[in-house]
Amino acid sequence: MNKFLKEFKDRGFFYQCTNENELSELLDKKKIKAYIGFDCTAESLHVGSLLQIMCLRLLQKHGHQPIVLLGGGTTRIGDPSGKDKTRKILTEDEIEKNTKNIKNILKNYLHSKNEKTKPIFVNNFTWLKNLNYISFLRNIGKHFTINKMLTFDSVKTRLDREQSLSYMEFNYMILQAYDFLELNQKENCMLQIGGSDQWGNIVNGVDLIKRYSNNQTYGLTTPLITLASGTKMGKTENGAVWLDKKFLSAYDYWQFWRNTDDRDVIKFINIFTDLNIEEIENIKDKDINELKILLANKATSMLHGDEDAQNSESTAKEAFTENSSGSNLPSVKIKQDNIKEEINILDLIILSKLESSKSEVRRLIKGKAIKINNEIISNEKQKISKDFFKNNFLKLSLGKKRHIKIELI
RNA sequence: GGAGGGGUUCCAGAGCGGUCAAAUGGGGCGGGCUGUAAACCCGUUGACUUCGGUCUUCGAAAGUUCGAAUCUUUCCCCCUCCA
Repeated sequence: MNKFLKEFKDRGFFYQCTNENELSELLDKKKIKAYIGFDCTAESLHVGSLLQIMCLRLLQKHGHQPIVLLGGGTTRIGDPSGKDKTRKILTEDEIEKNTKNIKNILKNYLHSKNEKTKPIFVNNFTWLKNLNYISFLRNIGKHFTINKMLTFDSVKTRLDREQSLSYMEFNYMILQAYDFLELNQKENCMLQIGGSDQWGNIVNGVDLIKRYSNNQTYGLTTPLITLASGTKMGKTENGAVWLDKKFLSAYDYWQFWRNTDDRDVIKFINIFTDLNIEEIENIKDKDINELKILLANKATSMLHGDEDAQNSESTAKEAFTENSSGSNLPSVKIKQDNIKEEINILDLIILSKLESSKSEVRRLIKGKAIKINNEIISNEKQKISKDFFKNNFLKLSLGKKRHIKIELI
């Protein structure tokens, strides 16, 4: 089997392929261009897309050239796959903004030094916006039968559940198929990769290209990553796990990986780090918590850089070691004026912005969750005077996982 | 266009004149056990509070009533069936 495909499989990226043997031969024979499309509905990318991104990196590693398709056009329509409701329609401005932001994140992950493997960024809005309805129907539409389209899961589930599917969304799969055709014609792109929910859309593209130009292209899908606990991956207390400093700090990102379920650790190391398979084989019996730290470091440094990964690790060490002074903890600055001689514990926590509701803080105090300098605060009327600050620093802990230091300025 | 069904707190989903800040489940949060895991157990889950209470919520607005998530009217939105 082709080396790329083999690694793709060994690492757990593989779900389905349109014609595996042929694709394997093709990949042996030459370096190709392959594309993955990214939806621009959200303002940024989150870990749900990371598997796809790792596919792009794997392509690069094996000398193939990834094409990143930003769905600036198709996002205007909305992919019905896996959705039980029509999504809200975004404004043009929002989509433009999202597209830019998402592109920047992807740039982070892909290296572009090598001319032959550097990513090609395209936005399907550039060609979709100019389509002429009549000629599109004549040239492209004639290759699709409604009979077939109705059998696709994305359509079928909607109809089965008697949920409405607008004509607009119904067209989505045709547009995605057309994207592939466009990339095949202009860039000689031979392969589309996507999540398993994209199978129908991808097959449509391969079919369309075959009918339209008689070219043979291929489709490859990745499995939906579920956690051992059975849920979809990618949530923390603050919501989605964003691949973006603006929405999720490096430390929180590191924590997300650090808290991986035992049963998922090896799987995640395979998928979400660049460690060689042989290396993974060697370390896989190490202490499970060591492995989690390794995973967290690798994943974080890939996105945020080595320094942030290192800092996150030391911050975590501080945070989870009892009686630490917390010098590495994230700090919140508070002006002297706010405190005067002393301040109520409730107000202090609100000022620190760790919580926004006093009721919530009261609840935490009742639950023995609030600590100052490692001492449990059990009275919500506790006054915090300047004596609590050592060298103008005070360590504040909410529960076991949230620790900060407050600095008086 | 006609006939029905529906919009409830993060989600699902009860409630159908006072005992409703609203059952139950999920999720979240906190505590316990541990390993910052899983499983399990317990508590909690609108805001503010001098802990007595006070204020704002059940699609939107107006109304009936001592009193409305619950009744009436209008409006907006969603779904199903028929044309």
